[in-house]
Amino acid sequence: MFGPVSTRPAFVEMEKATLQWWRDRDMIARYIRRNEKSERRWSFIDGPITANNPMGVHHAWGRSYKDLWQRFHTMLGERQRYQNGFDCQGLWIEVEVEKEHGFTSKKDILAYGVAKFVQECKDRVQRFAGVQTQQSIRLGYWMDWDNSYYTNSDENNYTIWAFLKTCHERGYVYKGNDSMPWCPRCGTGLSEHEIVTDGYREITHTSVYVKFPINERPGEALLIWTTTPWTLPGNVAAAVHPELTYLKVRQGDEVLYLSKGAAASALKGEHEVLGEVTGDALVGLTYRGPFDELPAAEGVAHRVIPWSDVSDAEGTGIVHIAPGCGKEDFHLSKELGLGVIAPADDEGNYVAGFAGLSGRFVADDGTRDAIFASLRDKGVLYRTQQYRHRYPHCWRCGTELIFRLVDEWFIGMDALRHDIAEVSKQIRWIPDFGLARELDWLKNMDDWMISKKRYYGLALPIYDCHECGAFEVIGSETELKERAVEGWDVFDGHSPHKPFIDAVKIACKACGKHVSRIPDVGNPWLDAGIVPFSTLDWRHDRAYWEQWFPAHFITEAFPGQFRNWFYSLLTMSTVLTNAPPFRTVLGHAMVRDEHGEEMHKSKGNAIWFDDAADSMGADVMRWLFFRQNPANNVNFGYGPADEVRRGLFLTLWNTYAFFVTYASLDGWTPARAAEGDAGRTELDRWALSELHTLVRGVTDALAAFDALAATKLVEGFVEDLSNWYVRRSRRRFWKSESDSDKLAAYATLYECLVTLTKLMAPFTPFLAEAMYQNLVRAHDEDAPESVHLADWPQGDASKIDVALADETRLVMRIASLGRAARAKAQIKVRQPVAELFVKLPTTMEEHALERLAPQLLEELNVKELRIVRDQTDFLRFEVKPNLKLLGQKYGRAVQDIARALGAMPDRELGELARAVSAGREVEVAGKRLAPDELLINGREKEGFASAEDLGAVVIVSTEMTPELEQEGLAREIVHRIQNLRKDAGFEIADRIRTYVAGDGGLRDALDRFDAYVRQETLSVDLSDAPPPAGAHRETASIDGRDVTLAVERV
RNA sequence: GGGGCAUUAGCUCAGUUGGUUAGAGCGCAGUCCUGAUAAGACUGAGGUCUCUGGUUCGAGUCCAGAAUGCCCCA
Repeated sequence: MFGPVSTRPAFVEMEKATLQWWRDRDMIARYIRRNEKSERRWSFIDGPITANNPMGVHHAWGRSYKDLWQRFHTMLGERQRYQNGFDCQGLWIEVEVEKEHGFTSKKDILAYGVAKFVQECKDRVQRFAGVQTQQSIRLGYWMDWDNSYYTNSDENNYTIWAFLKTCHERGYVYKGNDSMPWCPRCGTGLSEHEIVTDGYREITHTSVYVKFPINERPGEALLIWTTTPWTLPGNVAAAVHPELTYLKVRQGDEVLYLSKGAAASALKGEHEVLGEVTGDALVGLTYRGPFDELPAAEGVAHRVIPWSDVSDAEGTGIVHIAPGCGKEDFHLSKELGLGVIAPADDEGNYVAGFAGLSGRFVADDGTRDAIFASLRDKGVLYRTQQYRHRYPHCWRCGTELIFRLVDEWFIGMDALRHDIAEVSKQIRWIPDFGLARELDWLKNMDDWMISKKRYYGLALPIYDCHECGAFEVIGSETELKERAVEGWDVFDGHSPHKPFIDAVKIACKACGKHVSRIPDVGNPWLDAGIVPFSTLDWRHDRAYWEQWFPAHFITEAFPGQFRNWFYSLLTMSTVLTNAPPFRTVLGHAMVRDEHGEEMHKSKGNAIWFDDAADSMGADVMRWLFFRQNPANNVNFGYGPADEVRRGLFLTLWNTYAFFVTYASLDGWTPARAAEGDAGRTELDRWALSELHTLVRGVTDALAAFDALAATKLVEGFVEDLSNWYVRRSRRRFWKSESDSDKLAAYATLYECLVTLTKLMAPFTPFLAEAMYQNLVRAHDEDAPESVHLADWPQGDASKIDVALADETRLVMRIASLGRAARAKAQIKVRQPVAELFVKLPTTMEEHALERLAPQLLEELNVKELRIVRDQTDFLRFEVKPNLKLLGQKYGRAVQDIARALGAMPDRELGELARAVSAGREVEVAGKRLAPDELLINGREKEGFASAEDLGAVVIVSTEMTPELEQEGLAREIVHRIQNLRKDAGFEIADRIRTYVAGDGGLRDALDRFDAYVRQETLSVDLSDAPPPAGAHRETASIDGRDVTLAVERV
């Protein structure tokens, strides 16, 4: 027997019970071992999740995909590794630990102790890895949770060492000196990727117009403009566009130069234009710098230089150049041999040599005011202006970035650019614009800055000899041990992290001096990019690695990843193997709130994973993600979740509950399923055909990594199963005799439901398990104990009948039109009507409809179906040109044909239509037209109710006979009694005694349909006597009749 | 500054190679159906398919330009 199924399911409670049930049976471990002997492998590599905070709903989207395809391939019998990964090193973790302690700068960390600080970073990662593991399990994500990889592991770090050594052997690694974006709070440079990803914010700065007095022309000055006044002490040059037109302007007693295009916005007050010059006429002039009095500016010659990137869209068309404070500025200084002044230290304070500014933070208001005051004193301040613009910020702590001159370590990408692009082209990118984006990035990327001046992260194995300038890259822990000349005993036994790793010194191969490791840590994308090697034991067991490399599949949120994880994967794999590290990548967009707005804690529209799991449930959440086009942002929220719950989950659940209710009443069990074959009806064959079509469709969709297509197919099938198969089959289940027809219905619906549990298992693991346990496992000791240990269903082509599917679709469409026609005529479905007239565009469809007529008649409560061709009794005709054919043939003349048809009287149209139907050529507007060049439609005349769609017309007769009216009344009474039974709380199988009394011919109707009413309502007796006390009763008005109804259990 | 994508109902989105009456879900109003269904069916209101020009017998669809938004790269 089946367990009872509530019609008001509490899905979240059921999920929690299922989690416990799985835990009690150690089901995840059994799932992971399911295919361990399989020859076929499917390799998935998990992109590590940052183990720095609890996971959010945006992580749940990707993790749902990861689970979906791993489960699918598990059910296909393929061996997998199920390894989850945690991203465990990097600045973001340091920032959180700093916050916990209230640290504001690197000095605080040094004071606290690097060893303790690094340990706390490790501890934090461990803590949140645990939290995320529990959350993932709640999501129904089945991984080998005891075997997750951590990017801070020794193996991961040493594998990166091996990679870096290879890079060095090929000459890619170099020390660069550049003006870099720098976070003064974090005390580290940021790579280009980090700024572009998330770094720009709109803010207002006080910009300043400054005069640079020209040495060669007393009384004349260049006018420049900058949004970063702190860089003025670093000025060495002023750049003009050689072809731009500049104005010479008199204002008061001075003469200023600025570009013609900028004059209107830059100049304030009365002025007189003295003349125009082109930029190249200014090149070579020298000027007095704004802070020449400072020791740092001593000996610097300021001159006007040409630069083609100068524009006059903003500012003055003359650009202040400070090579120590800007990227392009620095490149210009190299190109033109300009001096370099580097004003800021690693905390963003002016270094020595800047007089009163030294020691002050460059970017605060007081410093800015001091600079303005100094400019004013020297008479070179023109004016200041509030200026709103996008300015880079530190993506981790939000501090405004500055540019400063630093030494960093790089991997040169020019030698790799082409190879990585070739490798990228061997990969399937979903959505397909992914490849274009990656290639675009590869084309434009700069060298990869791999160093960070921080504490917790990969220890870059670079040993840079200050004595002779040679540097080496160490490729493994054993190599380091061999090369160590001091400090190994301090390091021995520790992970390769600061500070212990830094105790080890090696002897410089070139000069023999003892050399320390550079103090920098590594870019964290090195940590994630090495995973296809480090987690597959590439260093120690090449055979094992070859079995799992490359991955068949990876999936991640794509914003950012083209220059982050995808990029580091591709780069590292190209260097080490010159082959793709994965074959297919599925990228998905972002999670928004249900109105499409970005989720923000401050906006109050953020949804926490734990809350979502507790209110909508993990299955609903997963389905929301799966039914989304991954290329678009998903609108996520409780509203959409409820749509899914009602539209899919409840519909399926109620179908399941219906089945279990009647199967239990009849004592039907799956043991009798085989007896169903004999009595299968068209409807059964249709349901099975649709089911096997569904199996094939879902299988194909998943194989193509298209979750959206799969969900749409499932939703469509569940809808049809509930609203057509079960609706049409209900009487077969509730009739009293257990004949072959009923057995066929049970067997069919059972097969549909069981197959659905398996098809849906990878999508909705909880719901599928609950149904599977009751439908399958409760009856079959030999069946797999969990649906997640079951095999994926096979679509059986012999069960698929495309013609039957099309025909049934036609009946559904005609039924829908019939209901619409009834609604127009205001005749409810309970009231039988005598005739239904249907006109169809093709004879093939006529035959199909005739064959399936019983279904249609019952559905629409009609006595007789009449297929009509000659519709003149009911219809007038509409004849239209088939534009697709005629347009190509006659061009402009189709308009004449259309006009002629529009003007034709009804009678002629009728004749024309008959001729066309008979397959004869006709003549319209002087053109001979073949039958298929005209389209015939019918529309109703007075006195009939009709509806039409795509050339099909459905008409109901509205004329009533007394007998039809009596039958309608009887059905109305049945309906009322059913409701009364329900209100009274009777069981479905309870027999009752029924009392009905009323006027207006009620007695006659009940006499005629006595047997029908009793059978439908399980009434042993239908009496017009007054009901006894204790019977459930109701008085009602039915079409103006007063009626008293009562029921009591026998 | 360069490149890409988008703009369709109150909201979120579909819309096949150009073709006759532009759809769905949600929301709203009404009617109906219900012995599994807090579900469902039907009807209705709601559209200058962002704008301007072009190609074409015919443009939501193709082309050019503009506006707005988003993304990528400088």
